[in-house]
Amino acid sequence: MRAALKTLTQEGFFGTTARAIARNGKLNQALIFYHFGSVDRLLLAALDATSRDRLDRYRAGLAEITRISDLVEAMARLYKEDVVSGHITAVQEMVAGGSSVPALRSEVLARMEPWVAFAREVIGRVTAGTVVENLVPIDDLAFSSVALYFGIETITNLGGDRSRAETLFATGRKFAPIADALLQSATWVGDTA
Amino acid sequence: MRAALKTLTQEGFFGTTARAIARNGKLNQALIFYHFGSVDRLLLAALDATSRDRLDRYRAGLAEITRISDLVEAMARLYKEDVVSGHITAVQEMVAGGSSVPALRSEVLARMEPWVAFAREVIGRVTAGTVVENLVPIDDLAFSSVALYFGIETITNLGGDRSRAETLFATGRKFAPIADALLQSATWVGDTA
Amino acid sequence: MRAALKTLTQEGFFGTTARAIARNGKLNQALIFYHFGSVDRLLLAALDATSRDRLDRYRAGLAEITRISDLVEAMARLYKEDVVSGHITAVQEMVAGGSSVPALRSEVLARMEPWVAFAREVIGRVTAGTVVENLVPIDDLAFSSVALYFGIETITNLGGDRSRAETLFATGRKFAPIADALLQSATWVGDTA
Amino acid sequence: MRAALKTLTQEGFFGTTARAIARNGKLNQALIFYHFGSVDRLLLAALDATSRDRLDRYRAGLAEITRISDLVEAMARLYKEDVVSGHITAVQEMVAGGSSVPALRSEVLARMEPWVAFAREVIGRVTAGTVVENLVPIDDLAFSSVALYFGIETITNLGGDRSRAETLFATGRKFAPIADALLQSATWVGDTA
DNA sequence: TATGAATGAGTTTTCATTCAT
DNA sequence: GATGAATGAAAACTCATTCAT
Repeated sequence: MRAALKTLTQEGFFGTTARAIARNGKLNQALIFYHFGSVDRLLLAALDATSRDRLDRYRAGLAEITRISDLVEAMARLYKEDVVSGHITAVQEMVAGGSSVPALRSEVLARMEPWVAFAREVIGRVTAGTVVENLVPIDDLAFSSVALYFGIETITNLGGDRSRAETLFATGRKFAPIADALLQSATWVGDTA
Repeated sequence: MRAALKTLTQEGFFGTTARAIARNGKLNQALIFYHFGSVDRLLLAALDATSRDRLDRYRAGLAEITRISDLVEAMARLYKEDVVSGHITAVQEMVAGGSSVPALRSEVLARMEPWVAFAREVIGRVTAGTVVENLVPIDDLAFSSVALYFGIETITNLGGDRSRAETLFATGRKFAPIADALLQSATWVGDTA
Repeated sequence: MRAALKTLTQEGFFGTTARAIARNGKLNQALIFYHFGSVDRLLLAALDATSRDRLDRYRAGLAEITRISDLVEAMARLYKEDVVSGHITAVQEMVAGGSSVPALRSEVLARMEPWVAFAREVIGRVTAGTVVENLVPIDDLAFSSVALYFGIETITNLGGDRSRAETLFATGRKFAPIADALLQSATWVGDTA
Repeated sequence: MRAALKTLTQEGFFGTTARAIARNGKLNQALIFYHFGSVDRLLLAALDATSRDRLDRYRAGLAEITRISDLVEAMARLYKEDVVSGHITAVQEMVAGGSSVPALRSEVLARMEPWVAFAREVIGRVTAGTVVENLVPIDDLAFSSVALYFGIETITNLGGDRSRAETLFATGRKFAPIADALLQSATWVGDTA
């Protein structure tokens, strides 16, 4: 599975063939089929494992957070981890690549749902007690957050240039205090709405 | 090119082989190579054409718009066109699929840039004269918009279920007037920040 | 198809792989799939062609025959043709080999039925006007003849020794006149039965 | 060996791989090689055992028989046993499948010879003291009987339809008394010929 | 322009068999 | 005796691409 993830980041979804994985992990092609039955199942297992793993980290990293400014800080830290570990590229390859193989779509989708649920939980916590909570459908926000995240990663991956993502975090850092202030001045929104 | 786009929506990027395209368009495989040199170049040409075509429509549809509520209406209309024409699935397949083939990445990225530029233009126009114009980096907004759009399409394509996207437009419609009001009351942000 | 039949006789059903056929016919492996879609379909097409071909020869060779002694002579001649052409080994390999691949069974069976029908026709002609005609179910005789033929070929193929089959023709030659006499003395059987 | 025979009947000769046998018998693949050295040797051992076993039953069942009508009855009973036990399908798969693997041919042939010898013995007993004994080569009859038996089984296996074989037994039952009468009226053949 | 046939390199997958434990 | 993991060779099949016509 480690070899599969590595190949995914190095060669792209398309280049992640049984042969390439075997070469990368210095193991026998047939082993993939012995243990996983097919390349697809290996890839899904790898996605499963890495996704679960990262979700745990995210859960831990965002456990206590209730303010947007803290959220941005923590996310930036976790995102850097994702980048360094290569996890993010592998996942992006699986999601984008998997979306172009009809047979993989539902499996990949199922592995994204925990992230949407997690986003819902965090957003719920951050907006708890503010007007946003009653006003904006949290489901939409959660879905959009995950979509935005993968959209950014896809474009980032296209250009091989991570600076865009970092600029966004910088902008996020700048506006987080404003957002926090807005969220807390609960009455103001009531006036306008 | 029409056959290529159709195959892209029907079989996914991975299933869009020379044979599949030829079958779909009832033409000879070799013609693809005669006219385009390679499958990849046909795919890029198709993306090019459809992308240019749609960009023209979007430009026309959003030409006069300066308010977010109008923007949401117009976008919903254009999005529906994209869905009906199948354009959107084909493009999503090309972007997601192409992002997993290293050799295609830069070409695909180049075809996305006009959209980011267009988003910048529209956002610039809508926020012109408001505080947002000076406060928020429009580049980031434009990039994020396009990323969000493709992210949503990717997840939509995974589930084969367009309802999420429609829910989002509904939510957008609900909040557009609030956003417009906020943008116009240029003074308050200064107060709060 | 010629290469397939040749490989079938030389290597056995099991050894008749795409590679072996290609080697034998000095052609590219992929051609098999280009023209026939799969090895199985090539094999069935070859069986089809050779079977149709031989059935024509048998039909011509046994067209006028009404006596068992003539039948034995003609059959011996046709059998020798089968042996020399290699047709018989190829067919035996297909029938025996095909019977051990569930997916091929019904296809192979369908290609044997014309032979049973043909046997029925010949036996009907030879026994026409004799007591046998009314007494023995011709279907059973026809089925048994074909079964016997393939059974003999299977065992012959096991030993690689054709002498058994030839001994049987010799014995057949010896008893054919007796059988003819019996068939014509229609009354005698009536006495005994 | 039991697992091997079961797999043979369920999956066909071609589908009887080490893995399939192991799965079927809920045992480890490697055990096949530990105990038998190779899949082929296991298959031959299984054929050996079941063949010996059935030959004993046939010997016992046909021990006292001297008349064709009794023979048909006894054979019908034994055949039904073969069918119920699955033995017959397994053996047919081995003979037909084995005949398409050059390396197995002689081994399979060797395991068929006891049956030819047994047929010779029974036919000899049944025709003892009649003209047939001196007139017809018993070897040919014995060989043909076994060949017919396997031929019928092969076609039966192709269609998955045992009714043909049963019809044949019914016909056999009908004609057995006539055959017995013919055999006993030893004089007539001389008269006619 | 268009076509049918060909090709070579590649793919996933399966197989019998081995090996260390 | 038994097991899980490993291996190399070979299977069927697909692909983009070329070529002669």
